[in-house]
Amino acid sequence: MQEVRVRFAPSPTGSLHIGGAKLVMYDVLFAHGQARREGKRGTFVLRIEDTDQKRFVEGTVENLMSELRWLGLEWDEGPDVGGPCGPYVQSERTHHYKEAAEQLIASGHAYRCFCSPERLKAVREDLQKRGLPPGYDRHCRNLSPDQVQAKLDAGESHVVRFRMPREGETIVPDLLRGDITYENEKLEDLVILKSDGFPTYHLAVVVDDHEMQITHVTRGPEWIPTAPLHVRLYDALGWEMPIFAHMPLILAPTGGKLSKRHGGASLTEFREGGYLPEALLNYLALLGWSLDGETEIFTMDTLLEHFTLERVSSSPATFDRDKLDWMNQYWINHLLTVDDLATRCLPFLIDAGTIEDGPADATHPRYDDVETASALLKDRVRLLTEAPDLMSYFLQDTLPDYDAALLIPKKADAATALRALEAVASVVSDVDLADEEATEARFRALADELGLKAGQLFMPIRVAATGRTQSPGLFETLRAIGQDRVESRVAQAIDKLKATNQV
RNA sequence: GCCCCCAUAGUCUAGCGGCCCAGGACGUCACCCUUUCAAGGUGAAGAUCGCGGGUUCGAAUCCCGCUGGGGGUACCA
Repeated sequence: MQEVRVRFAPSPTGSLHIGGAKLVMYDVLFAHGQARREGKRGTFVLRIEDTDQKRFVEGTVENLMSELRWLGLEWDEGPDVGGPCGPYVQSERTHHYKEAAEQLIASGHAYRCFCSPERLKAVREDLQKRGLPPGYDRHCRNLSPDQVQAKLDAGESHVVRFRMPREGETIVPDLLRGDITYENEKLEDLVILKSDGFPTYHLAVVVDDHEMQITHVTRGPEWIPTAPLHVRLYDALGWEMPIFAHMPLILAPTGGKLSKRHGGASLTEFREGGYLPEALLNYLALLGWSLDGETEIFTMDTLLEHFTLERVSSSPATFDRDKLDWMNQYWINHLLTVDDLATRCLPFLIDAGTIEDGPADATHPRYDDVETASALLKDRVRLLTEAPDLMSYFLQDTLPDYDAALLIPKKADAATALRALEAVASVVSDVDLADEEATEARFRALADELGLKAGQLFMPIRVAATGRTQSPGLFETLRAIGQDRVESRVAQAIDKLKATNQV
């Protein structure tokens, strides 16, 4: 049985899109999961397709690799880790493509085209005007060897085009969709080698996939229309064709491709937006694949166990932020340990200035406090970016200013709130807030003494202690804030109420 | 325009000829729990399986057409 080899081949033109991240994950799952279960040793290759110098963006390769590692997706061969089929950067492999192009010219499968970009544009416009499909008119297809030599001698710049058969059909077998049939007559003589000596995607991908012994070509569906050229190229070069699997596209909620306009599509934005790599992976896995339609929660481990290419859907999926958010919260609340959550909140807390700068790990001087807050808030943090706000009253000594009206409980007035808080102030120093049960018993009794419902007493205390009407359970919250800060915050609340002149 | 892909609730999906007048999840709504908000629990609404023809004793499932959505149509990937 043949070894499974797949590859992800991005062009370094910008930040990695989540569609790309999903492709990488499926590659890793297929190579390391399904392949292994089938008794093969799968390899995942990372290759950089930088054949278009004009679109190259500095730093994107490094960014891409660091974002993939953030997700926990590793490659077996690639530009940084090397491997037996290197180099893994196409701009360093140009001689391979030139050789292949020369071979194709020699065998009559390709020809040199001397048409200028201006002429091509004019041809396209003319065809379009006449209501015909725009394209190349095969002007140089039948140049005689003498004509070609003459132009070459004259130093005319040229490209190399593939000589597509004019009749018959080309079949592209796709693992997810079956055979896709094209009439050769409708196919163009596409450029495979540009005038600058660089190959186009079509030649480069076929040459590299062959030389890197790729067994399964996984890629986005935008490549389906040019796949027949790739099939023809394999045939003309006399190489065995890999298995094609064109993955489904991720659509924006508004339809069309997902982009930055739709609230962040790059991996960087998700990382900075407070998403866990585990949750993102879990969500992405389900966007186009399912185990049984029932199971929703997957770790990379269980995915490796169950993922198969055969169960990948061929229809596109719409990206749903709400479900991703739910997934993220679920992971925080149910799969992460308190310790883990605290560690992951640290960078966000430091960044927001909620706690002082320091190492983003358990050695940070405030780590214990963050852990305490994490324990109480883990069931209500959706995104890690919410941590600074949600944890502020636990981690900071002073409360930001809040509206005194919040201190007044439902169906009560300012006088009642003041009376309640003054009563609390008089007993709180005798209550051990570290003992939640005793605290609760004492305050419930206090409510009775004051003729208030428990909630009518608890709300003013909550607001006094936290500056807001929503918090975890009151007594665990008081315990975590601590005796001193609670006492001073109650005193401040009393002053605040008095200052309203309503009492 | 031409070529290609796709088509089950708002969204992700299960279903691969009878078990389905369609199951799960997100979202929505209600109730329970309750000191608030969450979390959790229970339940509800929501899909004539895009439409129309076939094939079959029987179709969400197979075939054809249409419609809709998407992709491609570059010396970009």
